[in-house]
Amino acid sequence: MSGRAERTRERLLTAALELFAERGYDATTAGEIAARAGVTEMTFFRHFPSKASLLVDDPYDPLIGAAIRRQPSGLDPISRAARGVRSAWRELPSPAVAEVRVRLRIVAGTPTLRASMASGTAATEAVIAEALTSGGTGRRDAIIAAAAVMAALNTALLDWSLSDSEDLGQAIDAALDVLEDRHV
Amino acid sequence: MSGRAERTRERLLTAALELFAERGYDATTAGEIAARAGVTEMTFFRHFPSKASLLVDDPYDPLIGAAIRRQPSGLDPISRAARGVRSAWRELPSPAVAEVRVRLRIVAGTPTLRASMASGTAATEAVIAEALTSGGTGRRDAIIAAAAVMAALNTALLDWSLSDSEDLGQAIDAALDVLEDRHV
DNA sequence: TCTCTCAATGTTAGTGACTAACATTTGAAC
DNA sequence: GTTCAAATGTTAGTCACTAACATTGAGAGA
Repeated sequence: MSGRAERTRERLLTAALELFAERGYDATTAGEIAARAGVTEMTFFRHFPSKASLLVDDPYDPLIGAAIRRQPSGLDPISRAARGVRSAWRELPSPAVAEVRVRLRIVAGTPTLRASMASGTAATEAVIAEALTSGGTGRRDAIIAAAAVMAALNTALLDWSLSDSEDLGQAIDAALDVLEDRHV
Repeated sequence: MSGRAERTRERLLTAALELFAERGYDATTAGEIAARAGVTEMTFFRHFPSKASLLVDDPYDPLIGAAIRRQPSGLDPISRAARGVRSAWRELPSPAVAEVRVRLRIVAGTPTLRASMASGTAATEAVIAEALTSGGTGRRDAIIAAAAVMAALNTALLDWSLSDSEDLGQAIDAALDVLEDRHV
């Protein structure tokens, strides 16, 4: 359980964030990141499956799944998913929120990364859909509700990351209200 | 206005669809497509900005935008967008529907293409959001509603492309009902 | 302290999607 | 038939990512 790999991973990550801040994501090559971390390009790809994965990865899938399962089963799938997502994000400690913001700002400003983000949420969608079906929703409706809620959430997150005044909870609530509270 | 370029484009497209059917999308290179079309790889990229663009492109954005603008402005954004999308797809002639199905089947079975599809809908989302704001919806809510509706639509389209029994209108209606008619 | 061993890294070589700069051909108007 | 521009070819490159094999390093036991 040597911490060597872990330290290398850390160095790669900070080197990448530095370089992204200096020249931007697209103008930074995987080789340059590796070089700054004192390592080979190969080693980079052994720690990260792709360049995009440095910025887009959701470590919070289990949180969201559990939170959705906690919602009353009488609700429609959109509401269950939306409320679960709301409560899951509220549990996040603020340093984690700050870190998410740093990454999302880069993502928001890089079209290629926005694409990666959309595709990277497939796993989260599956988790949401699974949580919904375990609550009695049909599989088809569950998948659709999951996709819609994730799309709304991602849009809200990107928007929030760029506007520095607002807090995260508000942004998520506003986005999911568009799906949930639709009268007028 | 020579039709030469147009013919080359056609040849590239049919060559690509043949090769995708034979060996699959990932196992087909841009060079092979070009070769079968009797052309250079360079020429391929002059006609298509990417390999994925052979399959994922929405020529129906204007249709959708217009259909949304036609919806009564008293409705909430989700309903306006959803009903617009419903009516736009109904206008599509059946040969076009059949062609869409062929392409979507390939997309559905290729993870990399599913990702491209998600990102390729950014333009359509913008069109929907624009149509919504022109109907009085705030820009932020419009973007979120557009993202949610497109996510639901894409999910429905991919699912439909694989299930050969159902017709397209039903699939879209079922998907958008999850967003619109949420009581139980 | 020495060795042994396996994980972590390095090396080399390649594929494939794109891009840029410049040369060549083709088609159609005149 | 000449001309001019669009369409294509040529060449050369970048960069993300992968595979196969060699090498190093750090910790466990003798």
